[in-house]
Amino acid sequence: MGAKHRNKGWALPPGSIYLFFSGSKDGEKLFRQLQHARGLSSNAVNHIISNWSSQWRIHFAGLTLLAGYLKRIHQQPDYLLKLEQPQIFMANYLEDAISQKCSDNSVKNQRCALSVLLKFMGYSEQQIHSDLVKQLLRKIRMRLRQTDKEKQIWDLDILLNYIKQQVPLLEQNLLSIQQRRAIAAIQVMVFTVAILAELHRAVLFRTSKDEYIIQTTILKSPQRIAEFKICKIPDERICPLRWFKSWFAEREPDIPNKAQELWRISHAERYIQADDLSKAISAVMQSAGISKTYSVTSIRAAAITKLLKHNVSSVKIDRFTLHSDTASTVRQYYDKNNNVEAREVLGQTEEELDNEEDEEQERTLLEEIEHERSNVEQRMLSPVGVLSPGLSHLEFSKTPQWHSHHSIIVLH
DNA sequence: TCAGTAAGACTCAAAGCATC
DNA sequence: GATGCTTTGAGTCTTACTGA
Repeated sequence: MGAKHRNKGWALPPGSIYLFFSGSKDGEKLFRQLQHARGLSSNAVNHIISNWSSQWRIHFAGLTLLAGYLKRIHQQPDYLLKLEQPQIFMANYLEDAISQKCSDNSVKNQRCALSVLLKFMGYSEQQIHSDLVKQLLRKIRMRLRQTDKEKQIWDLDILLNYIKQQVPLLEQNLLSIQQRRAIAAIQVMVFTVAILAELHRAVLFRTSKDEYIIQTTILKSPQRIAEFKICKIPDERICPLRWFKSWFAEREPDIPNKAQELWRISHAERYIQADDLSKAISAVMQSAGISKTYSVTSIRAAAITKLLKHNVSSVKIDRFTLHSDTASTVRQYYDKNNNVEAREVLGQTEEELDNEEDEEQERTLLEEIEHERSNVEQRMLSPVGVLSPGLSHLEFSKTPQWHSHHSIIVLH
């Protein structure tokens, strides 16, 4: 909500509406004047409007069309104050929109905007959400419903591997601060599974050697404050904290620690929008070889898909992603690759499945052995042998005998 | 027939994207 | 940057199903 609009006043004595609509702000004027006519103060209306984050723009676009309709049927706005049968008005208005060849989305938005307006004017739920209007819009709703289709999600490792490849450039100072910021933003998205807009309006809450904590507001209901940790992880090449520090330490000091300033690099740099951050992240994704058709949002989907693939429980994912209902959200939107596996399983007989399972186990074991062989060889060459931290649970016989896999490794 | 529950539909808001 | 449109997400209500 711009200050320009907030400060216009629009003061009129309650109960009187004198208005001629002619501009793109007519929807906002209509909303303000109808609320004012009912006795609501300008300040109260301002507060109501400013408490919408972005939806007001869509509502007012819809109400602008409503203002045009009132003009066409030669009615003043106060006509809406005393509707005996609001559902009839809604149906006639929406029918007019349909016959004016408005798009399905436009009709849907107009209905939504009108419902909100009438609700704010005190009409009952029953009158606003009538079966009459529901029936009128049945086909439009059907057309707008998302097609139930399979959509593959890219493998998160593609992006992580690409970031690993950038480490030498980072170490040689060959990456610009903007590039480092974009990669850091990706890392934070991957490891916090936060929405870009939430990260964009975050503030730095607390820092320590091993973690930075950022705090943000979640505007999707239930609206709340959330903290995300940017932590160290074992693989330094893709450590979000390392990448975050790599650009954050170089940004100009004294940039205020307030919402929407976190990602700003300098005072000279113009205010960074969520869109700018989104474009920078998309550029990195494309450099990594991820198709342009995938949006920034897909990072979240890829991260959750990877968690599901590695059998992280739904409850854990639920907590991690701050979703309220994993069953209906994560399953529906993120677990998109499982269909392929499901088809493979359905298309195979028990015998083939058993064999495949054995082969898979064999393959994993062989990989582990091969990895350990190189470690042991390295240890034999070096006077101080060190087990890699991730495989410290493995115990080796003192004399390696590579012919028999199972005799070498004892799993605890 | 009824109560409990699961699944689906509807609504509204926020976020994201494309285009000018 | 403004605007129109689509996607994502959650709350609430309705419908379908199941077993007693």
